[in-house]
Amino acid sequence: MSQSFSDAILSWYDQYGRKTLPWQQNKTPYKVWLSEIMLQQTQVSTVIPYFERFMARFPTVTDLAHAEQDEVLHLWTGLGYYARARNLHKAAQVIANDHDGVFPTTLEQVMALPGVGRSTAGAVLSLSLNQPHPILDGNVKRTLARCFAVEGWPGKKPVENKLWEIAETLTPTTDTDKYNQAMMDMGAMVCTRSKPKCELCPVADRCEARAQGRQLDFPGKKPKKTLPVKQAHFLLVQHQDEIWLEQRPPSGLWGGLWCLPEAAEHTLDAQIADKLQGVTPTDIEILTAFRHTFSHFHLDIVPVRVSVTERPQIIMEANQGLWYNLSQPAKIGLAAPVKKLLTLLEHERQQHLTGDDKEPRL
DNA sequence: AAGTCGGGGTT
DNA sequence: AACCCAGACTT
Repeated sequence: MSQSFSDAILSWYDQYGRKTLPWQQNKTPYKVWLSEIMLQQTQVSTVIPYFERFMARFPTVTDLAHAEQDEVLHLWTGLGYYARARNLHKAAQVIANDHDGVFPTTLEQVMALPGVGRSTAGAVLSLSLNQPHPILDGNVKRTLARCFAVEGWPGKKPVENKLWEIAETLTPTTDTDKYNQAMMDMGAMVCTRSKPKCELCPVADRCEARAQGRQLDFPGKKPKKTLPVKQAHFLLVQHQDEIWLEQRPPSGLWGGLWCLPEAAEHTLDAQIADKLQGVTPTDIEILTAFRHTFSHFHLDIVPVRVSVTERPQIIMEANQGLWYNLSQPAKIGLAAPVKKLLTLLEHERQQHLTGDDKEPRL
């Protein structure tokens, strides 16, 4: 009698699976949900410090529901895909309002939460409550695509459907929590994207890709296209220790985050004039340009520093604006390149305070 | 079905 | 520099 797929995976998990990650301690649906959202398209090592900060600040889903969106985005700054943070906050409020502050426990209810799809819902309910739902994240997709030689890119619907079908068939109705965690661990530790460790794999003997010597052919690759390059000038309007920031619209790129005023090259002069409102700048300085890359384009950023000795009364049409104090930073969400530039200015300010324009002191 | 949405780690 | 990561949502 040969061992089943799930039995092989489960006994591997007993020996080698991960059991000490922060969200695996005293598991609750809330903790697992928070970790799953953070882990979407994001590696474990990156998530850990963010998870710890979130749990410290928002110990319960109700705490999260009552927070300001600005603070949620502040704690998310640097993680990317900010719709995740906005949806997280919205979902917490749905749970507080519609579920009496208790995390829902059916697949339908969990999938109805903003930002939660089938895989994340299955992961939350299986990992935290041992409900028998399959999952299909990047790790599972890769592992199954290889083991069953599923051709094609999983971004294609037919390929994804086939993988879901395999996942449903293999997922056991008992020990689903361990099995699902094991499959993710397998993808992360054994069936890795490059250099898979087949000699350590509990199902290597039945892996079709390995039998064919084609491990690296699965899963099929996403059709590549060269990313377009865009350029933008970022305006650093500086009055003493203050920098002018504007909030992005609630949806879309950097939605809800605070950003520097942007201008295309041919609108730069007009944009500067618009922000200064008649105030004469004491200096206009082009700083070193740098590239910021998104999933779908490159952005070449040219920072332009405009120094003023009096605060212009900047007029805003749709969105909000504020003067960001470098010495007393507000708890708001900043786009990564903006955070980078503000940090740069803050370091420069610190140097001036300690007197770098005078003789070095001993 | 295809496009949008980030930032960072790995190779 | 290319590639990908515990995907979901909009169009």
